[in-house]
Amino acid sequence: MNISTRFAVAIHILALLEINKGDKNTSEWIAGSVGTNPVVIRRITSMLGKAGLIEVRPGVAGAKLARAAGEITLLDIYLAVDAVGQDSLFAVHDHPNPDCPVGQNIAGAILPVFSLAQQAMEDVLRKVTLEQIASQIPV
Amino acid sequence: MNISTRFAVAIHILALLEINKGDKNTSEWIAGSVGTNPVVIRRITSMLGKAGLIEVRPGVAGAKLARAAGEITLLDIYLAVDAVGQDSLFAVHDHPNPDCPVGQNIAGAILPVFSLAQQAMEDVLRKVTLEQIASQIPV
DNA sequence: CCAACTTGTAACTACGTTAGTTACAGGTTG
DNA sequence: CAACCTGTAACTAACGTAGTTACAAGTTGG
Repeated sequence: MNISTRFAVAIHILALLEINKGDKNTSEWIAGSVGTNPVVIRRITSMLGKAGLIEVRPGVAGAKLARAAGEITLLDIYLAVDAVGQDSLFAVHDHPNPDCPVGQNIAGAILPVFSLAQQAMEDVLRKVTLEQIASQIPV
Repeated sequence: MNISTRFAVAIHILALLEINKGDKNTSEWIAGSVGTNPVVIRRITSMLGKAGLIEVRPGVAGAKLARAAGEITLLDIYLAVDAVGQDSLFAVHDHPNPDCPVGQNIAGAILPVFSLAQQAMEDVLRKVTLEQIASQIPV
C-alpha cells in the first residue's frame, strides 16, 4: 500500500502557484500540467483551501498561496490532503484474543514503535518547505 | 491509506512462535490468538517462510523461527510481508506535462525527499528486534 | 498402510480507497 | 446578461485487503 498521489499532486499544484504568480491558474490549466482532470485538481485545491494553505473563491479563476512558500512545509501539505487518513500509517488487527497473553499485549508492544516510525517520516517532511521544492524548478 | 494489517499480524505470529517455543503452533491455533481465519495466517507464514524468517514444512504442524529473535528486526518482517509493495511508500502521478517546467521537473524535486522520509521510517523499524517486542509480553 | 491431520494455494466475495468522468448549481465579472 | 469559473454530487472502473470455502499434496502415528 502507498500514500495516494493526492499528496504529490498537491505539491505540484502549490509549486505551480508559486512559480506562476500573477497568472490565472485555473483548474483546467493546472490539470494540463499535472496530466489529469480539472475536477481532480478542484478536489485538491478545495482541501488546500480548507487547510488555509491557499486562497480560492468560487467563481474566481485561479488561486494563490495564503502565505509565503518558505512557510509552507511538505508536512502542512501532507496533513491538508489527508495523506494517511485519520488513522495511523500502520494498521493493527482489530480482534486479538484477550485470553492469550500475546493477543492481549501485542498492540501495546507495537503501537509505540509504529508511532515513532511514522513520526520519523513526518519529521523529514516537516523540514522541507515548498520554497525548497520550487527552487529546484528552472524558470 | 495505511500499511496493511499483514505487518502487525506477522509480528504477532512471530512473537507467538518466540514465546510458545516447542508447542505446536498450528495455523488454526495462531488464528485463534490473532482473531482471524487460519488461511490468513497461512498466507502470511508462507511469506515469512519464503523470506527465510521461519521454517515451515507442508503437512508438518507448526513453525519455528529460523534465527534468534534478537536477530530479526521489524524491518525484516516489514520487507517479508511486502508491507508497502514494491513501489515507494509515496506515489507520484504518472503523466505530468513535459512541456511545462513544473511538470517536467516536479518528480525530480520531490522523489529525493520522499525517499528520505521513507528511509527515516524504515530506520526506526530496523532498530527494533522481535526480541524487544516479545520481552514486553508477560509469560 | 491408512486415517487423521497439516500446509499451500486457488477462487470467490465484500469492502474501502482512489482516480477519472459527467453534470450541474451557484458565484463572479466585463 | 453571457461567458467563465469553482464546488460538489454521483457514477464508474480499478486495485488491494481480509475473510471464506474448497481442495491438492505432504506427514505421521497407530
